[in-house]
Amino acid sequence: MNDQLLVRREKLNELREKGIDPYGARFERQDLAKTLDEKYSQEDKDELNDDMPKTRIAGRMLAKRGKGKVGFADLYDRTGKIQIYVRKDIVGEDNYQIFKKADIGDFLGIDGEVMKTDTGELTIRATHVTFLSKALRPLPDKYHGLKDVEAIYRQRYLDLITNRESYQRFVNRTKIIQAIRDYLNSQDFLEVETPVLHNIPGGAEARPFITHHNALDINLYMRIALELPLKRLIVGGMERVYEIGRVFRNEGLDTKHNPEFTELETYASYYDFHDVMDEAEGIIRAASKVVSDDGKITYQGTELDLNKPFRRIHMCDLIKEKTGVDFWKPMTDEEAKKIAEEHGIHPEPFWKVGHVINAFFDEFCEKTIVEPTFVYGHPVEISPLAKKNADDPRFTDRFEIFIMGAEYGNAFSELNDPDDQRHRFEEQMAEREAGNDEADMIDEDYLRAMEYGMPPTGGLGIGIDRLVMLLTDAPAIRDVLLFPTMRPEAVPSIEAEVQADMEKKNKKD
RNA sequence: GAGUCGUUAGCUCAGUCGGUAGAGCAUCUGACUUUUAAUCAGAGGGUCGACGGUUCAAGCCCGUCACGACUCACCA
Repeated sequence: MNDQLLVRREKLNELREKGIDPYGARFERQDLAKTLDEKYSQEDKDELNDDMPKTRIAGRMLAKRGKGKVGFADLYDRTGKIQIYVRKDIVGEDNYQIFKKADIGDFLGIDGEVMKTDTGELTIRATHVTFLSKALRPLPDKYHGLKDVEAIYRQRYLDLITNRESYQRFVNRTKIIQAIRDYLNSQDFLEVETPVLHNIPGGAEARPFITHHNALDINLYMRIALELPLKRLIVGGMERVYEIGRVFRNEGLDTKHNPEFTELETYASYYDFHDVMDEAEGIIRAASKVVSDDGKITYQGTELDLNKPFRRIHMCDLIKEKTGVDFWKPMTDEEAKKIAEEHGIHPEPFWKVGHVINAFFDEFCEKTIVEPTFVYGHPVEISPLAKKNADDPRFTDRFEIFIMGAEYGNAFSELNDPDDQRHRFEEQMAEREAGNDEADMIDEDYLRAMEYGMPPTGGLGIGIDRLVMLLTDAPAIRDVLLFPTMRPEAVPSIEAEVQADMEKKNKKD
């Protein structure tokens, strides 16, 4: 234990000796930083200092400027900073010692009077200081904040205390999700909750996490998408449903991927994918209002206008624009793979024309998109749950949303023909056997639901974390996740605990 | 999975040619009744990520490992 921890423990004991509980109790506040600002910031200094209205505030002390028989400190509550001014001649000798001995990081409650200092700063002049909670560990540097990225992720509370921009980003994350809810609710969508534990993982191409249920003695999959349960609800007549929930994909992690992330999926009966484009623009615009009045935002130095109508372009047209290759022309799988080879793309054995088109888009188009764009018309081979285009069955009525080279959403006119759906699942199983372990499995229960009749439906999925990144100008997905997935920290006591727990479980089994 | 970089006081960071560890903030003591990265004077504080090697001597050179960041690969 270092000197600072020792000193703080000594102070803790001193408080107890004086009969003060270092871990306090209920404290009723009259004001927050924000309400003080709203009420008094415009008031004239002299008038305010004649009135000195009473208030009662509380917060964590993050800065302290002592000055003999008087001191200033900054307390922070959830709405911001409040400066306090403590005078020995007002609060008395004993009470002044409480303030004097308080460390940065301690929680204090202040009864006081609202005033302005010579520099015009709104300040609470204390009439009494109530000690509310002791911090035994010193906080990071008040000026530089916490910089160690590992500590920022592992000890997010320290990041939240010392880096106010980060704090505000998480507040905005919540507000963005609320704005999306409000928008969808206003369009008469019904928010629902569906199971996280699935018998068959479906609705996306991804490797799932597997878990085990003891009482039923079955393995279950953590969901990789929300899609199939929600579409069962469309069969059930709910017409407009959405879910905002965590999905889990067992894959690598980087600046844009975390193994668990938050997805929004919406389904609306009688919509087609054009309607869903309008809906998606509406959702993104509603979300952007949290951070921008006019829809203009800056992401990593690039200005974007989310209020402008998004560009809408067919995947084949975009590939033609970027590479000159025309995939509208009918061709065999072998011809397509040959073109791929000529462009430095190595096709997998199970690939068909559609996979090659998708690979061309990934390789030559995706990163070039800057302005918000709907890319539509994905090949049927890579879109097992989307309706075929009525005029050209090689492609589907599907689109994805791209902004600055990254994907933000995926949507389509839902496939509602059970026989076609069965056929698509079978194709997926064939792909699985040919080596694609992310291809869909046949979900008989879902097919049965569809056979009862599903209305034409437009569905949409949006990655909420990425949208929050975009709107809050965060470079990495970890910056918008309070607790991103990380390897366990090497702490001997934790390791021993986990091992003991595992051994106990193994004995039981 | 591969490559590059990082890990030094509670925090933010220096550390030269290999010669036995430094600053600012924080902490402690003293001064100070409108400060705001308060100021001034003094003091204490280190398993240099871990382990091993080379050397008379390692924070520094070499190797292994742990954790993290970035790039690539994988992946929507």
